[in-house]
Amino acid sequence: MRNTAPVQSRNGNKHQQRTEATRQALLDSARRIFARDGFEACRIEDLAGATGHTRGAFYAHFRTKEDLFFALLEQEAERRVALIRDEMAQCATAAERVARLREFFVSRIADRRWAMLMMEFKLFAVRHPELRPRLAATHRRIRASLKIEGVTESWDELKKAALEAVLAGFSLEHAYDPLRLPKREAMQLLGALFDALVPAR
Amino acid sequence: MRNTAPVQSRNGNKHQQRTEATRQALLDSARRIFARDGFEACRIEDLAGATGHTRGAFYAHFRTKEDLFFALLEQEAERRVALIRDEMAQCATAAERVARLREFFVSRIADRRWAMLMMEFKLFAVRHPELRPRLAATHRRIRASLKIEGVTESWDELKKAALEAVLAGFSLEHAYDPLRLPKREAMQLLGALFDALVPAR
Amino acid sequence: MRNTAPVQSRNGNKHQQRTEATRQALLDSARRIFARDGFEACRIEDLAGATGHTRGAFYAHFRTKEDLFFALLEQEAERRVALIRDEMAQCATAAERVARLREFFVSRIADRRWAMLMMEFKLFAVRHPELRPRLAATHRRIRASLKIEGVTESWDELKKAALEAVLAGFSLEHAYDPLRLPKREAMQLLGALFDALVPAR
Amino acid sequence: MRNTAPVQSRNGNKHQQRTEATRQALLDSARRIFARDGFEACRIEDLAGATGHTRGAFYAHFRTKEDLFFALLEQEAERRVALIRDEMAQCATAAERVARLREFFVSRIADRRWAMLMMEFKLFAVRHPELRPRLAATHRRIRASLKIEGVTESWDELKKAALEAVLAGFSLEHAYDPLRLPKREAMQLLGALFDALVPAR
DNA sequence: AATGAATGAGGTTTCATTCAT
DNA sequence: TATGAATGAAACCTCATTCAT
Repeated sequence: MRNTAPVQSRNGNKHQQRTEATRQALLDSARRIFARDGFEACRIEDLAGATGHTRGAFYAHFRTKEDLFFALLEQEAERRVALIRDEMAQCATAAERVARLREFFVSRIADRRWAMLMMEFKLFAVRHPELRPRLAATHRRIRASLKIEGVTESWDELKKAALEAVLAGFSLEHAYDPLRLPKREAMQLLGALFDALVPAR
Repeated sequence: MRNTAPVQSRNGNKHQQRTEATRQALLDSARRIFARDGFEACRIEDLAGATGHTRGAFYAHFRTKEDLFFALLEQEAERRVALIRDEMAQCATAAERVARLREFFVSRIADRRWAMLMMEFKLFAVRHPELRPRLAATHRRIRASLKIEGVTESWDELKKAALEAVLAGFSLEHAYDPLRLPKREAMQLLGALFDALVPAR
Repeated sequence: MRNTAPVQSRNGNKHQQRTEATRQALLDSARRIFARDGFEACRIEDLAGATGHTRGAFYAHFRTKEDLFFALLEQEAERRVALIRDEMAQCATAAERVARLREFFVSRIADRRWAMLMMEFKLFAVRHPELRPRLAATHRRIRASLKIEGVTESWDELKKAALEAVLAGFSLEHAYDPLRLPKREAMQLLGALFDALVPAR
Repeated sequence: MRNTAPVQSRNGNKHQQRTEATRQALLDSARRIFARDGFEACRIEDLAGATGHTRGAFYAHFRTKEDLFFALLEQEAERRVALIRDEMAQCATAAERVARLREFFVSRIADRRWAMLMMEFKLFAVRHPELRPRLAATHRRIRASLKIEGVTESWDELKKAALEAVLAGFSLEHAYDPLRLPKREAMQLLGALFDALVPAR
């Protein structure tokens, strides 16, 4: 009897694992290369090459560069949401949670590369309308997955949008001219703007 | 008396006029095309074609697409600075001037195309370090050319940088998902952030 | 016994064979097209097109037109050296070898296309100094690979250079005005000059 | 007194002189620039620019780059023929004249730039058949203009062709690899070949 | 699943030449 | 005669993507 266990795809578990490893390797490289070179500037060959594979491997896992970006975006978002959730779990009160959130928000300036990548892709999406629904949906899903008790209930989408926008703008300005907008000062200002947008009830 | 006649500076007036007209036509097209298609996406042929000329005409006036962008940036900036200066001239008090400035700032969201173009070019400059000094210098020159009595003396570069950053972030967010961040709401929020950054003494 | 089978070196034999076939086809076309149209005049598209491929195929095998030229030069030189060596092997005495060599030298006028190609590339190299070391090295290697017992030991580089120069000059003159310098007469004169340069001890 | 001289074309002598000066300036520049950069590589703008004019001036005097080349060739040939004729005039005997001619021939290696330019243009003519008759005719005219008593009567076209060919070949070889074929050695060999081709009766 | 050769669509740039002035 | 803007034809090179293996 051929057994009832899930039919292992012909090559057995090992193969599957290796496949999954390749996919993950591509995602990991993508995070690095995208952030370093930009989404449009980097070539698929670069992404694949950074994993020790060739273009073919890429096409075995993703249909286009955009597809890879979306996969990366989801994974990265999950990671961040989990991170925040952990932080939140350690807070006793809502006020404490807001404070932590502010801290998190302000510290994101350190991650300007990622912020710039997001901006680039949003710009890209603006120019490629066929991508916009998909990107918007992904973002919506991400935002929906983060609910913070005693805090986010009272936030409307607007507030979140504004916070994102401010962070993005600061990231770019800081990356573009770090002497004019140094990190320390950027963080102070980000804090002030957070306070302006999220009134400490 | 030998001349009220225009000094026929070497190549004849007609020639000069035509030259200047073509150059200006290229700049005008560039404003439109850059804003519509983006800086990188648009081809030199598009820019030239929109003026009824061919690529060669472009190369007769500008060395690269970047050069054209810089020329456009300076011209556009001058125009805006002049605009603001006019507005300011009509104000009696410093307080009035701040109010007008706030209005101007908030209303800029309508010009999201231009803001996005600037973002794209800043991103581009971040990836092409050889352009950064030039872009930074141009921006510095522009900022220096706008001084408002009783207002900007007390502003540091930081404040200006923050205002620019906020505006850019909002412009992108609004362009990318106008349903999430509609114009009216964006303007309200921009006003609030302006107030947070520019305390009404 | 585990294998007399060909070691399937990584990409499979079929792949390798096809690759090598394409490369060789490009070299074969190059010989023809270069000779017919000249090195600078011919376009990469022509070279590729003559093999039934597109430009991309060319770029998959060679980085530049110069690269292809060098590859062709080496291959062609090998071929000729082998030819001469064969001839020499059939000779009993050194005197006989010199006679055969003279014959070979004189008969090269028939191959004026190739001689002209070499001249063109040398001219090209004179104008593009970065190529000269490479071309010189290739030539040196080629010359070193041809040693004829009882003959070339006593030839210095000078003698070889002079013979090459004379042949090149005649080839061009003959190609340029075959009525003024017909083949038959060119061969006679080449013979005379060979004798002047290579004294029959 | 207005004089009896030919009717001056409308703009008077001054204008004519300036026109002629421009034409000559273009020829002078061409000699230099052609020799330095090569015939095909140099741009018409370079030729004109070296005289302080623009392209238009070039087109006012020559129809194409080839035209300019032919004009230069004739002028240069005349100059050389005159030079030789002067030399010959100072010789008492035919033997002396041959000796001087030999000297002249050998010394031409110093002028490799010009020889290379000639080669390039001959190659160019081989690839552009429409130019060949014209170039051949020009050369024929030049050769016909040089007759040396007691010497050239016995030379057939063949001999002249051979001498030219040898000189060209040596010039290229010397320019291309001056270490392999240094000037001194080239001159010795050229002398030997001259002797082989021009038997001292 | 992965390779890598080949395609083909772009885009950039350079110049001889024309033409209005 | 001379200017120089504008044309338009090449040619080059780069990559996303496909496809046979």
